[in-house]
Amino acid sequence: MSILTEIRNRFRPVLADLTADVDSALGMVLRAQDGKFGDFQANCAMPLAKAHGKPPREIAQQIVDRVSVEDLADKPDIAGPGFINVRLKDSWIEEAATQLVADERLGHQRLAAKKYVIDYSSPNVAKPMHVGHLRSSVIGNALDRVLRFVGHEVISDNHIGDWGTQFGMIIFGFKNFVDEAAYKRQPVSELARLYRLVNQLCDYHDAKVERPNLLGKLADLQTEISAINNPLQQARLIRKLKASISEQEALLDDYAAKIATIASSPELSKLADSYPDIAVQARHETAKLHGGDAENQRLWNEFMPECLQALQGVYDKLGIKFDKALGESYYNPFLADVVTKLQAAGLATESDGAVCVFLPGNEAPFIVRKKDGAFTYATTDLATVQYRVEQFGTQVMLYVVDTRQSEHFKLLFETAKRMGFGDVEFHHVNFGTVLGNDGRPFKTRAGDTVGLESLLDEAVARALQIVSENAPDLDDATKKSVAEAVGIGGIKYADLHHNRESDYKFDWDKMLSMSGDTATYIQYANARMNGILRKGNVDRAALRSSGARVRLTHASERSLVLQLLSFEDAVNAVVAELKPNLLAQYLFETANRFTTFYNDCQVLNETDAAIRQSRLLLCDLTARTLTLGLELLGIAAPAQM
RNA sequence: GCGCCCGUAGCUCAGUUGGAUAGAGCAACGGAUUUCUAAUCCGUCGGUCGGAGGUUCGAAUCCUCCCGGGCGUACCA
Repeated sequence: MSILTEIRNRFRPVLADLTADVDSALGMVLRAQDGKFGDFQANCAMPLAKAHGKPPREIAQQIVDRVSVEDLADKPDIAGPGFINVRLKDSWIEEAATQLVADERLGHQRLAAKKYVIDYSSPNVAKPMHVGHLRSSVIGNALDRVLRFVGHEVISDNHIGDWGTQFGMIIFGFKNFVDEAAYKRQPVSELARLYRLVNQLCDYHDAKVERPNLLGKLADLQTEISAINNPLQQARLIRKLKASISEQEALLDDYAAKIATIASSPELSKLADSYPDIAVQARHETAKLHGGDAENQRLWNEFMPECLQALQGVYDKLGIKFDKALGESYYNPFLADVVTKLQAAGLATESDGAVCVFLPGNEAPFIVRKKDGAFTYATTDLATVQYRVEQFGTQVMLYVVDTRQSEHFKLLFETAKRMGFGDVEFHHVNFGTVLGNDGRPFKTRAGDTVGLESLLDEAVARALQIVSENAPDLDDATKKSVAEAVGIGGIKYADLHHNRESDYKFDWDKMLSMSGDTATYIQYANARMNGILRKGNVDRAALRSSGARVRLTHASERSLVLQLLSFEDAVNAVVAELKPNLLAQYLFETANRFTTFYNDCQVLNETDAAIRQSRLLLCDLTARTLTLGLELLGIAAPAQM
């Protein structure tokens, strides 16, 4: 049990006498923010005082008089307006830490198991993975590992995009533009090229059609703005119009660029002229595929293994494994039924030729069948929910997906609940957009985005260089595996230590940086501890069962031990919030406190045998905490580096 | 138009869901190594938490308005 829980349990009976809402009062019992306020603080006296119409310090005094903590802490102090500060007794910390040594799970008690499906990564097979795909994979995998560790039954599912409009583009491209030799050599990159090409041509025609409309809209706005005859009064309106104009102009630039790209290349212009209705034709190929057309099915079956294998290469490098990879195509047989069911239940109605679910309070409909008869990802997602509940008995469903799709998930969850899945707990585990160095969202369609695989390779190469400089004595195989741990771990950590909800500025150098708040820092601390244990010829299992006790003789030992004792809180916080950065922060702080301890306290050179044993225990315990913690984030922890 | 999100140190970001003097990393500057790994440690500098009101014992956090930015918004996923 964590110390925090223990402390709260002590306060519980006392607070129960003062309020009906004990839990919220207990929520104000926290780790102290600052060492000078002790180890824990209870901030509940102030709000309780108001309810009782008494001075806060009087209520605080009442709590302090009644709370029973003599065995584990000094008599609590009252400070400021009524803060209650608790300082733990060293003897109690020593005992708690000694018990921790014997615990395989480092103090974490399993939670009541629930059945989870966690849906993450979900790349589109038509496009090669790029850095934008990293967040879902890395955050999702960390949550996957943490949920399993705390005791849940987890099925990880890679919901691959293998059935959408892009596939029609590939098929169309393949039928019309394929370079057979290139396809034989490198099937996946040829398919990617075809996708980009078709997409580019579609955009071109689209831009040409839309441009006049846009120009018209711009002219209207200009007229509107010049018609304003009282600029002072209508300053706000003018600002809005101007914003609107610059927005349209940006779009126009975008179109102009697309048109220019094609126009500047004679070959591309020729292609564009030869296929004026390419978008329609590509969509037609998608429809044929969905409809069971033999040729398109054959192509799909031919392409898929190649595409999946290419993805697998990236997952191998990242150390990510899925239980299932049921792509969109898997649900094709169920889609028609979903729509029928929705219609029968009166949930879906036809509108403008499309079948839609209209949900109160939402302007946009949830479209489950387009007017051309094709189904959408809304349909697929509903079928997926149904499948997961029926096949796996799923109780909690997590979707680790970009925050920009929050509206989709809001509608999905609402519709699913109305369809009869009201008992399922749904969470859109949203994350912020990946931004470029300019602070603008990464463009996925532009050709110049950083490919994920080359990024990973670059990271490992840089790490190898640093490993060779810093640890020339390691043999080559060890250097290589350390470089992988440091390179890949660094990239993952760069992502995981941010709050997932914030936008994320992609910075190559920062991502590959190996000093400061990085995975490398934590890995290095871990390696140093392992180094001590190795150098001292310590049999770690024997050490743990030796009956040696943790003893506090220095402030930095105390600080480290308190941190080790709150591992459970850190892990449970990740589960409660579905935020891996809470664990990343915890590990950095732990490594930090260890390094201070390392600086202040000698271990192997300590002459007092009992203190030496105690410090060895701390090394062992800290190393286990960091290794396990990093593992939960999907980051390797080499024993030496 | 409607909806959602964001604005914290020069830069990148935390901030325990309303708590005490707002914290890290990077960058800059100064120091530490005959001692278990210097991929390290210690210190200094750096803030009108976008602005203005309000709520209360107490606000970066909650409410209102304003400024600035991002995203989504009927048949892409």
